[in-house]
Amino acid sequence: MDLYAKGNDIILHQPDFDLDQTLDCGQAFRWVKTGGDEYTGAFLNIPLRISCVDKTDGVFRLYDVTEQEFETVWADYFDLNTDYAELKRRFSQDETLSKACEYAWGIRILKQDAWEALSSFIISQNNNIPRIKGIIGRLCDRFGGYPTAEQMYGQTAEALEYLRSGFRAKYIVDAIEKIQSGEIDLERIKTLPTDAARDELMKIKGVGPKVADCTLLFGMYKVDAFPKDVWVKRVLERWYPNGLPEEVKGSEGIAQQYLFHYIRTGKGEF
DNA sequence: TTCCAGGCGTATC
DNA sequence: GATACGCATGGA
Repeated sequence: MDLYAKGNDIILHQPDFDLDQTLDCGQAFRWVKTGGDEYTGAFLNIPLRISCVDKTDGVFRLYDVTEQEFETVWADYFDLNTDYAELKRRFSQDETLSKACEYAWGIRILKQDAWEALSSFIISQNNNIPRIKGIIGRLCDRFGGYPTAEQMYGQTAEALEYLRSGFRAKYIVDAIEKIQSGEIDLERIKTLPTDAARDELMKIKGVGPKVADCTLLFGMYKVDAFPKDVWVKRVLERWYPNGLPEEVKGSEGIAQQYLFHYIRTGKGEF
């Protein structure tokens, strides 16, 4: 990763990064495409506009970002200190993963806020990506940005009807209440080993293995968590009936992203 | 109209 | 522990 400041912007060189593949692949739901190869979104309440200015070499422009903000916020959020080229080399020892990594070459894991990941993936269950974005968009409109659990204290399922999130509203409320009471402490859960952290998250109503693993992977950077949604289950049935290959050990979640994108949008190979 | 979507709670065996 | 079913909503 190399970068330099240009005016008020940061210019970043990162070949293993594609905006469409990373920001519109179903791991985060509030990045909006605002130009040909430009997205606008936020981490917590810190906004960002980012565009790809050279697709061939992988050059990006982050608008109105200081070097300090880049180092303390965006380098971490976009997981820029992880060597994805090395990960892809490792995964590509496996034939199917090799194709998935070639197809979805520009995916990176976004290190999101734990509460946003938890609540977003509660909303995601038995739902489709356009509608998930709609529900989260209405939530952010109401609060002027993604609300913290604290900001949502006191919300009832009835009060959340404007979201049109259906049966999931009561699950969001249960998560808020357990955080409010201290029964669930996301900062503490982050420090636990993956299995223990998953058990804690699953104490929340509406949080099963899949939602818990998405929270662990995208909201707590537990890259050994491997969320199994309907698409990934198809991948496992089709290519890995006897389990995942040795090459992904310890980084199952990152491998999962390549496979998820490959099966969900690749279609042709399936 | 029916089917499906980054699943899970509940009932039942 | 496994399996069947209902669940809100809206796009295809």
